[in-house]
Amino acid sequence: MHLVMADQGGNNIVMREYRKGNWTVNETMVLIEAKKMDDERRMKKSGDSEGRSKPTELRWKWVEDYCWRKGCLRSQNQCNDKWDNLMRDYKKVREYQRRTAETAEGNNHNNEGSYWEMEKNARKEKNLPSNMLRQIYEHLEEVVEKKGIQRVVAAGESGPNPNIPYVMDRPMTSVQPSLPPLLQHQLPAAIPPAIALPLPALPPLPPPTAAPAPLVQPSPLPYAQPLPTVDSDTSEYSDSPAKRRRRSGGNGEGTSGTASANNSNEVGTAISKSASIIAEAIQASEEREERRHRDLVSLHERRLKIEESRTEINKNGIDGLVAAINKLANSILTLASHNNQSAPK
DNA sequence: TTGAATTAATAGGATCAGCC
DNA sequence: GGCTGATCCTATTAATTCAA
Repeated sequence: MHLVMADQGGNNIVMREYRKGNWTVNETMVLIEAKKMDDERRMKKSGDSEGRSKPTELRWKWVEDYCWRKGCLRSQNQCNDKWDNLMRDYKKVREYQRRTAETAEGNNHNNEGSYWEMEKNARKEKNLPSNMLRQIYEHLEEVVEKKGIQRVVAAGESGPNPNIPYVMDRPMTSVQPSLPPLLQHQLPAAIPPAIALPLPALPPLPPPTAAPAPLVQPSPLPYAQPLPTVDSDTSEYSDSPAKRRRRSGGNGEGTSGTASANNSNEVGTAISKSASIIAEAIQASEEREERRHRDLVSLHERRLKIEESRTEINKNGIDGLVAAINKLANSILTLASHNNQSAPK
């Protein structure tokens, strides 16, 4: 699914072929999960003291990469747009549910049914999304409300720095870019293709006077870097801010380094080491994510089974009750007819 | 400190595809 | 052909980062 291409500098970049068409429920779930993970790691990092001093990350690129790892082959723009639309629908439904709940409290009875009990037409009349799945709504609720709580908590903990949700402490331009081609073979094979493949241009080396180059410092954060992929979407280039944002996917072009041979060797060695460390961290993170995902799935399955068995039990109970009532009725009838027959005339 | 550049979030509208 | 829902595109605003 990845098309490896060479840019003008002869460096490999990744051209992804994105899936088009309607989003499946599964893809939507993956996206929601990706956003959840994104929020979680952001909240985790927001606790670090490094705070705002580091460049922002391309969060939707991260989401895209996460989705790809989970088999949802969508671009960051698609993810972004889908999320926007999901949030629109979610907020409409949530607002409606809230209103109906308040009305119900005020009137002591609910004269408007919940969204889930409404017919499609009724939903349309109220300008609500016609087919928001409860499953998706609940997942969204989980993510959105949790995020809200986290923000409040984080703001309380972090004191003077209220800019919690969007603080990044992962340098975009340090670790991610630019392993020289020779290092491609040094990356463990277990790294997902989306991580192992892209090998963009070597950036210019920092001047000797610069602060210790983060280039050789392994990222302590065990998640994948945004990748220098190129959207297969073709209509993404204009000068509007929104378009500028859409352009952000690939960076590093035109930055092929021209450092001296000595420096290259040193940096190459350092990069090699850090690449190994990063690869291990990424792998460990992948495994943790995978385990967590499996746990979640099994939890869902168990919940479904419990629901099913409860339904079954209820059904059996009602059946039994009906049978008992029928028996009782028959007995009464029999008794009554006996009494009628044996009664003195 | 300030202003430019970038990114995220949001909303409105256009377009496309499926259905009747 | 019209309607509807889903997707995509564009504009706007606020937040953030960074260099002068």
